[in-house]
Amino acid sequence: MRADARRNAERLLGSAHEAFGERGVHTSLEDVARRAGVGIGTLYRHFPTREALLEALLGQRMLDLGALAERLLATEPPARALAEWLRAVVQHSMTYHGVAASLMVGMLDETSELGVSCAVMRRAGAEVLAAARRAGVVRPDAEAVDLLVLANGIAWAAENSSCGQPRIDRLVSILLTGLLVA
Amino acid sequence: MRADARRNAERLLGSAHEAFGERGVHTSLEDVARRAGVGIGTLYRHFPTREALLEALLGQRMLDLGALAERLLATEPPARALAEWLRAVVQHSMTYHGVAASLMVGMLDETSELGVSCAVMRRAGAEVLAAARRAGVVRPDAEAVDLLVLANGIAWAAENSSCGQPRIDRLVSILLTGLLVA
DNA sequence: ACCTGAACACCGTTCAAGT
DNA sequence: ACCTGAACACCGTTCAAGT
Repeated sequence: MRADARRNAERLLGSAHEAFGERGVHTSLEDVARRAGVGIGTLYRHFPTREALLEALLGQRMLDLGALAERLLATEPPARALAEWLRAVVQHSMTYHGVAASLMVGMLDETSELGVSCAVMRRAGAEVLAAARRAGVVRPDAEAVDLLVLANGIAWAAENSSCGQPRIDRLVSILLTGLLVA
Repeated sequence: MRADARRNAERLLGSAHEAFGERGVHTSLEDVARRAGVGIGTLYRHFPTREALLEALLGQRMLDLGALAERLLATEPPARALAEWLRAVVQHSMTYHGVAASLMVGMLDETSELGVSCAVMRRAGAEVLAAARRAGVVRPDAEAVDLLVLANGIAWAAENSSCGQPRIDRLVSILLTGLLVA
């Protein structure tokens, strides 16, 4: 790739992170291009869809969540690893306003654009859940996708209105109580 | 109201129900007007916003959910009333594709356009929850809005992809397990 | 009093021309 | 090889003219 093209791609990612952070993932793509100082066509050349831009922004974080799962499983008891990891997933799905919806689609539809990156999370979720199941601390009918769907649902609720951190914590707690067996 | 105006309003509601059902709540309003055989201006005259149209369509159903809460509380033990009512709320939030998002805003923001109709549900949820709390079958820190937020989150997950009824039932079951105390 | 639909605005997306 | 931005398409919303 030519040096100026690479620089443009990086500037676009920086601008997108900034714009998505300030105005949500549905902000105008013209806005993103303008902030990066490039034409709208350049944005489309590098990132043919809004989801492609999102995938580039979230991909590394999803890998981080995979690594977090490994670390938690190595150092914490399974129930605690599950709890901590789910909290991190909820926070991740709140990175940008509106991103929970894209992640939900990615979780449930493996062929979607975010589906590839989400596969990392599905696998991590499955491992965390499997460990909890082996330890007998989780209801046996729960599936990994269930965790991710509920975590995303909570994140989506939180981003959708004046839903403060205390409520988020309580919702996660309710979810965990529902998953874990006494 | 003039007879033709009333007839137009009714035709618009019928067309909106049909169009929202087939294509989701984000279908073009031109589409709704066309199906009703009226100009787009007439749609805007009767229903100044998409949310106003939704409110007219969902208002009666929300009253029905309030009545269902009363009936369940009169005939069922509190834990069962809570379970049944939550299931009905999830189904209600799946009436049209995309409606869970509008209802979530209505639940959490009382000043929103759907907030008025949602007040009925907030009150019904509070009564169902209060009965369960008096019976000591529910965790004491749960709030009525928590129920509605989680139910909406499940409905939203369900409408967002190939999330079948078995998964929906399991998600509701996890939610209930998290709410109820043994 | 109500209805109509042309007109305007806004944004997503493409592509011919330029460097 | 890449960039630009004008051009086109689509849809939401308003409002002057008509009935």
